[in-house]
Amino acid sequence: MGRDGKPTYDKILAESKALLFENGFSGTSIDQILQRTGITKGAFFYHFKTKSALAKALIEEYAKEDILHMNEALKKTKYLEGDALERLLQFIQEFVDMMSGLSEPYSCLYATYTYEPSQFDEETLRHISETILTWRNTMEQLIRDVLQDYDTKIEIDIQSLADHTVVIFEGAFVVSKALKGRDLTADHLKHLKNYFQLLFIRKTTKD
Amino acid sequence: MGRDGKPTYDKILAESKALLFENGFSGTSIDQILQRTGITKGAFFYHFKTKSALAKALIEEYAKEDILHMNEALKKTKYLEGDALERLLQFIQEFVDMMSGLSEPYSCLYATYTYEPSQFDEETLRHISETILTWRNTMEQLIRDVLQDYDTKIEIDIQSLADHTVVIFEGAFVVSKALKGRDLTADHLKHLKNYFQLLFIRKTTKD
DNA sequence: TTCAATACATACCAACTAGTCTGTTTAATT
DNA sequence: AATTAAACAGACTAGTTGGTATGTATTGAA
Repeated sequence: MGRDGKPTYDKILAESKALLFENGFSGTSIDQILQRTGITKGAFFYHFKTKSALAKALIEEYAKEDILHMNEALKKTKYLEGDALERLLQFIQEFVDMMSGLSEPYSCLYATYTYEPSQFDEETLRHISETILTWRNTMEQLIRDVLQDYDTKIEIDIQSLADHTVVIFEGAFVVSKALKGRDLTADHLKHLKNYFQLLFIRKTTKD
Repeated sequence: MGRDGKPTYDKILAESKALLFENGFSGTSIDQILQRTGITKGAFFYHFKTKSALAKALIEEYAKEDILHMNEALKKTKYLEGDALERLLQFIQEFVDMMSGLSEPYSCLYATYTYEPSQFDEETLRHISETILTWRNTMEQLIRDVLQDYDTKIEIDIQSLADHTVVIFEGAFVVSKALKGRDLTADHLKHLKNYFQLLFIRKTTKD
């Protein structure tokens, strides 16, 4: 009973996210969100108790989709399990493909929140760090699988190599946005792929 | 005549920068700056006509120091001009050393501004893109020098490889800050160094 | 020692902020 | 058709925002 609030809720999330990428969180007022969505204050505060609640809902949705994409790429490359390096390279390639041909620079909520951390409660920020750690764990596993059959030409720290993927994502987002051109993420993921390709060398089996 | 305003001016810049890294630009109020510096509104608006003027002064100082560091690293490695690859690797190593042993995550004003771009005028934002392009040009030159004597094992786009350094800087800043641990920049610059080391192979001279 | 420009102090203001309160509309249920 | 809870509308408020106006203190130069 009562009308369906889902479209309104979704609209708030979508337009808020877009506004956050232009103005940041503090720089985005609720009145701005109302203007952009065409809804009123009553509707907004019906769906979100506070502005912080919106921030939390936004990052939860964003992180969920992020991990979803990651798991999709894992699934799509599962058929390459036989050669762990080939799988790792194709895993990165999935994101190269995904980010290719983006006209606008892509913006990331993690960076948005991270660069004004005092505006968010601990739970909200922990959501970000935990998602990054999920990426770390996934990448670490992919790399460990490679290391079963491959050595590295240069001694490396596995954890920091695992983090390197997210580092390149985030860095490419910042630089693309700062240069206001097209999105450069795909290009830089290719460098990551190159690095993996060059770094590993098949173990010599002493038969 | 009149007392010396330099200490006040410098104090405003220093404390503002620290506040920006905690709260972002919109999230930092002038009253907060006054509290932190112990000065009054009159003093603040004597030195900066508007809040935007502060933003501009901050990014100008920041970019100036950034390019200064870059040029220092260039100078320090000039003695390696004979082997361009060795020089490139040592150039990166200079920043590995610089960022090593940082207890706190390092924050970058470029990312701070880039993730709330509507808060700044075009001139201020252009300052950032131009600084990044200066990095691009410098790196591109270093890489071109290498390519005189080396081939790449994998075909690469020089410009995007040139940008890759700033990408890794910015990405490492974001991830370090998001994870709230120690600064990870040095670790990720090492991966960049590894990549360069693996990518180039000395040209075979047909004598 | 007066002068004048620099450097600062403080009260004030209009606009905006997140959030509240009271009421109205909508639509499935009985 | 009446009921009821969900979904929304919009006026209102207390606090904060960037910025101003006006006055005062400091200091070297004349």
